[in-house]
Amino acid sequence: MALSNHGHSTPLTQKLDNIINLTDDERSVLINLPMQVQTITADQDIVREGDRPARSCVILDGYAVTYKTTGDGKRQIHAFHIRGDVPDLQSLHLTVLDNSLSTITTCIVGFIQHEVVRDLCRRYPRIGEALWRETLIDASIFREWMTNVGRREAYDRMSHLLCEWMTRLRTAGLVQDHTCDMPMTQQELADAMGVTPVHVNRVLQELRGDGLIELKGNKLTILDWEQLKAVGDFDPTYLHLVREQAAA
Amino acid sequence: MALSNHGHSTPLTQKLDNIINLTDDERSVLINLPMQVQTITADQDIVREGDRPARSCVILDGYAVTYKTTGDGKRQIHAFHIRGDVPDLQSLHLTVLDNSLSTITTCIVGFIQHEVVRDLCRRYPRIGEALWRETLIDASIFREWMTNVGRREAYDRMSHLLCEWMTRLRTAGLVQDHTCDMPMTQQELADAMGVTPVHVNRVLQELRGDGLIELKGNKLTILDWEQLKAVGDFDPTYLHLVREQAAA
DNA sequence: CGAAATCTTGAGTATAATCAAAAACGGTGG
DNA sequence: CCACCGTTTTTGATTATACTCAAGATTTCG
Repeated sequence: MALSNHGHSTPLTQKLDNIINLTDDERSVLINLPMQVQTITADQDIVREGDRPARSCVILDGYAVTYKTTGDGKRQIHAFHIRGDVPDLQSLHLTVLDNSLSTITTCIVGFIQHEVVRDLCRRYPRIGEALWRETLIDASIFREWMTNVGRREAYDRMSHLLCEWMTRLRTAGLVQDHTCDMPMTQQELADAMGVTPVHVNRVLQELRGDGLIELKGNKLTILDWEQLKAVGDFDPTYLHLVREQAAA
Repeated sequence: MALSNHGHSTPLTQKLDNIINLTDDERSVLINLPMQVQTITADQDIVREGDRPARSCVILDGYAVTYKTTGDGKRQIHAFHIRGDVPDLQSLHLTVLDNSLSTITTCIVGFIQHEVVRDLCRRYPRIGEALWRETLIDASIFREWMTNVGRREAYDRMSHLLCEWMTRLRTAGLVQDHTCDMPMTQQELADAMGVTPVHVNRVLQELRGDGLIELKGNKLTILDWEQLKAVGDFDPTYLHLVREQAAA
């Protein structure tokens, strides 16, 4: 009774709670996890390809991307990260980072030592499994993105990306009236889709013209979800949402 | 002394041994893992998108692919699998499969119940970590493929794919004199690269014409590794090979 | 208010797709 | 061993999606 943490939560407990319904004990441990919190301004690398970090980070607030740069300077974004994500959890078991992680807005980031995470996994196997599961979902999303980039043309590809974005934000409770944040620039969208920013612009114009979306400032509104979903060939199975999360 | 398994090995122990240097005890458990072995002819699905399998499989011999099909029937291959791979290990923690797994040659496949794997991870945490690590490497390769498909033109993209293929086969001891198996058809290469088979053919012609590769029957020979590596912008870091494996 | 970044538009070009058909290959059975 | 059939590879001609280059409009932010 003494240490009940009902009502307390962090972006991380929220996320894991969705998966495994944390016990009070587990929740308590997670909330009290030793963590170095830091605010990082927009467009700053948090870790870089080639680093050998001894800690992973949780995005507590803001938006971030993981990406890779090719020899001739082109950039591929692999994922957009939101509150609750642990974008470099992989470094727990892979010594060298093979991608970079960068903020796209001001972020509040929590760093946790790998030793602490390893200890957590040992003492609380359910949390360990949930974390493994998280990395497997990341991999699943990579497969879907690969499919999107390799096998859908730009208009459909963008529709798919927007459906996924809205779905993930909804899961995190960040959607109101079919409207959510859209912090990425057209250059960043281009780097995620494997096209040029000019082409992103044209595709967005078209989506607007067709009455599927509204996009101004940093706010996205989906006007015709069913149509956008159909065009983007979007099936959220690959996000492996649990239960009620899956509901639109 | 009684149960020493020195010298005994399976594709799976070989792979894990590369990562964590198995103890006799661990090796013995892995060799005696209850496993249902089955031979499957070429071009057969082993598991399909949407399945909820209660077991994972190890490729004991032959070559396989994981892939996804879009709404309008296009196919994206996410990975080519070789002896020792566990292509659907993810299903251990994700109930619904979000991709399919198919043979491309006759394969010998071993099926292991998830319950057995979970028990293994609990009793032998080092093996558990090694398996998690394997799935993280898969994810790393997905990121690289996404980059390859999204940000490199077909000629470079094919070079990269061939470099990776040769490197992975070398790690598994399947390369002799810069020559290895190349079991995939041009259609399959196309589905992996996100282009048409016609274009794959033209790119291969060009690579042959430039003296970089030889490709006939189902055998690939790399004639100019340095050049192919340069063209493909290939850096094997993302494969996370250990020690001497990394050597060409 | 002004500079920098981002977004938008246009014109010309290139990489890769599509369509179609022929050649080569690989396995099978007579 | 060779003929045959289906698959795979190859080649050609045309088209389309997306890129490049460039400049102008708009937004953002100090």
